Amino acid sequence: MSVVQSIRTAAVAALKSLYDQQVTESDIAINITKPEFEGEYTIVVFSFTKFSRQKPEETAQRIGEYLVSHNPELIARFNVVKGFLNLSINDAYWTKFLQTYYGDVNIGIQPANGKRIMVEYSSPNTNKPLHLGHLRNNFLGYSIAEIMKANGFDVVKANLVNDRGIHICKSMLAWQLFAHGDTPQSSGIKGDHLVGDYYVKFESVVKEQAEPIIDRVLENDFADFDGADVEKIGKLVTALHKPEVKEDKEKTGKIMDDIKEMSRNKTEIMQQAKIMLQQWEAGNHEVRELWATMNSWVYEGFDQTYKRLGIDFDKMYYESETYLLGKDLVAEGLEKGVLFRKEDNSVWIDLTADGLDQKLLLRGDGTSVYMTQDLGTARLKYQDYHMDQSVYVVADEQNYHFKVLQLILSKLGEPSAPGILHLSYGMVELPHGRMKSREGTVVDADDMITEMVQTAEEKTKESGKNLDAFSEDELHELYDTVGMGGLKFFLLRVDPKKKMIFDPKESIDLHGFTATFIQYAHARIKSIIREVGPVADLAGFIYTGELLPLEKELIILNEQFPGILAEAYRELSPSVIASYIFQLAQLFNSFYGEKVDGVPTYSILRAATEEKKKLRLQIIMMTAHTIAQGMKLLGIKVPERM
RNA sequence: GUCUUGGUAGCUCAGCUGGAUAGAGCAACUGCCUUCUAAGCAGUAGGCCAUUGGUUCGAAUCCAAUCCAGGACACCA
Repeated sequence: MSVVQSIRTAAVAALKSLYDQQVTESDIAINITKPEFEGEYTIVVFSFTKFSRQKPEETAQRIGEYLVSHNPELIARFNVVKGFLNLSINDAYWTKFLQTYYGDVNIGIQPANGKRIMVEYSSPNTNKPLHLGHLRNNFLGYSIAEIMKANGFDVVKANLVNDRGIHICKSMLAWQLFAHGDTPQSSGIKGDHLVGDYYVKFESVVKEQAEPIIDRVLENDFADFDGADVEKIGKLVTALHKPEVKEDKEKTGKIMDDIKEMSRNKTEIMQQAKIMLQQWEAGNHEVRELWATMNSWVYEGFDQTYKRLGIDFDKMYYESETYLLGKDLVAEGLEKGVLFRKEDNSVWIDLTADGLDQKLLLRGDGTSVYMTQDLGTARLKYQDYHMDQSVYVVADEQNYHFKVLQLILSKLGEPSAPGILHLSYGMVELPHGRMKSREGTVVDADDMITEMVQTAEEKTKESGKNLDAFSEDELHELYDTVGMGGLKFFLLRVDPKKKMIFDPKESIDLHGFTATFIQYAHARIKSIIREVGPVADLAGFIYTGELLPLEKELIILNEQFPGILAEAYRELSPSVIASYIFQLAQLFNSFYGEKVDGVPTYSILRAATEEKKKLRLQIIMMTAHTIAQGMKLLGIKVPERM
């Protein structure tokens, strides 16, 4: 039981006994005592004055006296400032805690709770390589899955690969037209990048081909369009010439975007891509063959990147295998009367009663849309794993989609519905704004990784450390640990819910609130432990003297780790752990560096007594374990030395 | 237009189930390597917590309105 929990229990008993009040534990506000006051934890008693019918000071005094006399093993002293009851925990409590846990490398890990959670993350498209945005998704998904495991859940990490659709056909077509048979092997280009290059090529051809069409449109020549499109594009052009639109740059831009989009759709190459998609859906052998080949290139590339990122999956889903699944659900929904069919044969669900719109589930031609696929996949996942919760790590631009997904699933009576949880995270932006592929500002994931590891190498060499003791392999591992750690920490240290600014200059920094800082603290501890060597009787040792301030603070902070772990799960936020571990590393560094008149206060090797040496060893060992454990939950390695 | 998220130091972010004088890191400025790794430590400076009102013994935190910024509201995924 945690200290805070023990205090709560004791306080509830005190209130019952003193005032005959049954207060729930969660109603007791316990804070960490401000450094300027004596004590470690503080009970805020203002709210108790309602039933104590005494001044806050008197109330606090009475509770304090009760707590000390009834819980002497826990609380040694107290002092009262206004309505704040500051408690000093017994040093013996801390040293006992230390003795129990200092050697526990699984500190904070909870036993299995019998619940299963699926975490779907990464979910890439196979038409281009991963970029910075995917990195946040991947790190977040991996970390949250690890955090859930540590909290006792049985976690299934899933990856739903978007391996079919018009975007894939674009890459395929451009490859057919322009690649002259190039392969990753022949070109020496990583598979996902090669395919991505042809996607870019496709887009540039579209742009080229669309220009004359747009020119004609702007001269009121709509010969490129047919059917209802003629009227639609005509309206857009008319709107463009309205005086109130002419003055409004934003409106003009929007209309021009629509015109461009329609024109792009009429280009020859786009038409070809659409034909290819139809051929794919019809199972055309040649198209399927090409598709399989190019996807295999991409997977090879992704596998390499995933490996470097250190992330993994228990289950792969492929959209090519799941995109038809939702249709059964739609049929059942029609039968149940939850869905309805319109004149054009399209199928809809009416969510207006829930404050939302009508939502399309099947097109008039019977083909499914994004939502239909997700409905089907949700059922499939549930059939496969019967999980209690199904988490989707997806950017916040899809908040509406997941709200609707869950609502429809529950209206269809799907057992998976209550467990749907959208872990919505903010987009990654650059200092100048959002990444835009059209403007070429997308930061490539592989480039990013390479740059971080390179920076780690440069900084290590610049540091002037003696690297002779490291083998070549060890050095490379260190660069990787520091570089990748830096990247992961930078993306995980901010609250996932919030959008974040990614400043490349800041991201390669190795000082301050960074993984490197924490890794360094860990390496320092390990270095001391190596230096000291084995110590007799450490396991059975309990320090009985008085604790110095930073000795005590370190134990206290370590003791909070399980609570932090639970909070990280509750908030679905690895950043909680990142902040905590940083704070712990900071505190250790102060402990390590404090000197009075040039003499280190907390020296381990040269501790004044053997008892102090053992105490401090226990403290730093526990600290190293907590740091390593916390970093592991973020997917970050810690070095033994650096 | 409707819904939604955010606005805290020059910059990037904590703090938000209401509690004591609002915290880190970066950047700036001072000091500290003959003693366990200076990728470090100690310190200085930097704030009308977007604005206005309300609830309360007490508000950065809760409520309302306003301003500013992002996102969503597709027979795209």
